[in-house]
Amino acid sequence: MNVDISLASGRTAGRPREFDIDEALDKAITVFSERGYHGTSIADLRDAMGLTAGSLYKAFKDKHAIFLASFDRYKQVRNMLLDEELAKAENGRDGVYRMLAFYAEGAHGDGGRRGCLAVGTAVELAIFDDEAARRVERSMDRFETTFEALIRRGQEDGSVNRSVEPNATARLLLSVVQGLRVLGKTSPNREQTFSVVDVAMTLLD
Amino acid sequence: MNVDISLASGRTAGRPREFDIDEALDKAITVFSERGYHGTSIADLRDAMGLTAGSLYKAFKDKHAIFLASFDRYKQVRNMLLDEELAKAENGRDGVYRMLAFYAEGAHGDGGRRGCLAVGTAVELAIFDDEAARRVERSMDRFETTFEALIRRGQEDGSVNRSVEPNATARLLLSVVQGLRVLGKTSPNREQTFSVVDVAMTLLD
DNA sequence: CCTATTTGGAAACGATCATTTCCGAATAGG
DNA sequence: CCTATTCGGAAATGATCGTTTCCAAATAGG
Repeated sequence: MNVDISLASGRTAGRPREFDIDEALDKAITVFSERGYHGTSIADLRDAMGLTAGSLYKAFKDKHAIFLASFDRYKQVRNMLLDEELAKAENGRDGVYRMLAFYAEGAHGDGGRRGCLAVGTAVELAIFDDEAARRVERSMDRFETTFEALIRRGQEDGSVNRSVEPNATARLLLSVVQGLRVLGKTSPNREQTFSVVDVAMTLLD
Repeated sequence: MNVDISLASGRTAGRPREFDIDEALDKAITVFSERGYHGTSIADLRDAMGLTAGSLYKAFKDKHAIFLASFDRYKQVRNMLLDEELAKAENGRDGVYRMLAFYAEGAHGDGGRRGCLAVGTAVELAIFDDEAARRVERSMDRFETTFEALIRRGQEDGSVNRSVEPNATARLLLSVVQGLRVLGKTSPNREQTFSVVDVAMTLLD
């Protein structure tokens, strides 16, 4: 029994995995977003990910672990895209708009119907699944903090009214964004979605 | 085979039902709100409703029918409570505030953790369940319309600024309310919830 | 009082669930 | 080249799912 942990080299002994974990998780994200955790069976995941159940259970401990890995992957990708978008912001107000528009873009059309994995997890799992709840909370906190920082930045660069209360307004914007995800499940109309963004922006005047 | 439909009298032949349907549905609403549709088993419903599976299937066609009946009951009760609250409104602006406060009250604390059945249904079932989706859409439309009517009324009685765009603002308020329900699953803090309401009200100035 | 009908309740149903087991194939290290 | 290890894949596992069946009990109408 050789308990030697192979450092440096990415590979250890044994037959190499024939699929890419992140690519597989991207498929899982779609399924979990559409059907939810309890609505998704291992057979659904197997089909969508193009794997056998056996391979799934060699890569992940159980269904719950697949879900958490999917959630983490989802957040990682979305946060990266958002950061890229925010890097383009000219000032605080523009940053708030870019952030609202980023989510509005995801909340309408087919993506809106598919839904947001974070919102789905909050609604379906937050009460009974502590690990899921912690992840959702961290995700929400991050958004709220980002909104608040952009508002403060805007107040310094003159693009946001000084009388705006940064924390409460950030939390309202967070609510709006989550709400758009809910509305996007049944009425994912593009211009209605963006009209909400426009009204929200008037809070910064 | 007597196909005589007993009119007038509420009762037909056979052993009478020993439980009240609405009381049973109120228990089912709690379970479905907490666990979602797919996360709720017939055994869960049987235990919560204090019935046997056999009795459930005599009162309802199947699990889906229990869910839809629960949803309808939920909306009926909530709408009644909201109407009572709105009847007290002194003017348009006050009506908007009462409506926002009504939902904020449900979105925090234990009720917030439990969740809103309409939001849960939108997120979990809207894509693949047409009957559920239709109900959610009707519910959302009703809220939006009510918000819009209150805004217009406020513009007539002078309590809401004329420059406010009624439809877009109503939709934003709807988004805020649904978003509060999502946030209430993980951070159901009372004052944070109501601070969002206060900020939203400034849109009417 | 008799018949038809519906309920309550327990037990049983097949289907599907998440998960494991088993075996041949493919790799790394010695 | 040999051994240990991991993978892919199919088949099997026990548990739980939603639903039905069956029988005694309780009502209405004739």
